[in-house]
Amino acid sequence: MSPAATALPPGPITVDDHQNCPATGVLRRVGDKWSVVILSVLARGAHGFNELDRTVEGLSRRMLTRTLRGLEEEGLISRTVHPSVPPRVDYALTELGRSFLEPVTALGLWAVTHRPDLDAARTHFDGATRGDVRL
Amino acid sequence: MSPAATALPPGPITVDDHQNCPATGVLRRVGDKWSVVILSVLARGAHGFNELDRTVEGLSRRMLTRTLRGLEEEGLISRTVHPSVPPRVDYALTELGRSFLEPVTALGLWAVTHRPDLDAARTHFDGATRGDVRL
DNA sequence: CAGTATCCATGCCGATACTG
DNA sequence: CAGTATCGGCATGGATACTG
Repeated sequence: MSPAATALPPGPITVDDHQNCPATGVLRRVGDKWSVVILSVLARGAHGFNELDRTVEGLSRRMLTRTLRGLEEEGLISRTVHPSVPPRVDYALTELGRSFLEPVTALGLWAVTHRPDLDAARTHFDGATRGDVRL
Repeated sequence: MSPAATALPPGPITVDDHQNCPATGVLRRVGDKWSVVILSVLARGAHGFNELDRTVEGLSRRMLTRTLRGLEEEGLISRTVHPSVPPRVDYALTELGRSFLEPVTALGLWAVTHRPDLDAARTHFDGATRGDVRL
């Protein structure tokens, strides 16, 4: 897809367009189940692995590892190993991660603000499809 | 998850927290493969079904239908049937859809702006893991 | 034109068990 | 403490064929 939704070029949107667009990857990361949650927790301060695991209920160690790797790969969080006994690894937001949280938070605020509209729309849709109207 | 990432309450984040949070659903919609693309196309004006299908390369009719239904259900787009021959159905952004595009566009702009950082991070990560350093 | 129906490959994600 | 390995269920999404 094109970078800025409001500034789309004319003509067809090719597969390459949104495969190459940096926004596509970012959007998908935002859409995955745990990234934003983990980022939000880390916004309150650095945390260890099991600490994160316990803080976020329902998050398995497997997905925690995978998500942390992904976020680290994109430079949104840092991973610091303290070679002690017991071993300690700290995860923290990077500067990039903090800046990323701004537009994400804006999106979250939009959702909260427009919750009534979203609910109303769903209710109306259900009402319309219940009788197979689809007009 | 909590509405505003920067205003998380203390204590563990329960499953209910992000199952009930309106942001979770919105985030997942943003993350799916075609929603934002379709929304972006519709930002340029109303379009018919096959028109959309042809405009967005790689998009199958099946996914187009599913995505349009989802967006309609959330009130982001409208669906208008013109009972003519041949039949014509117009999809267009609603007011809610237009307002939704603002934070999404902000996210897209963030991605474009920080592309160099994202690329640099990935390169650095690859370099670090290539030799199994993980320090 | 505007869909629906069916099948199938892939990937996300959780549960569980094991390791340094 | 901080992971990895393996398995399996379920959802996402593509290909193809058919319908009003």
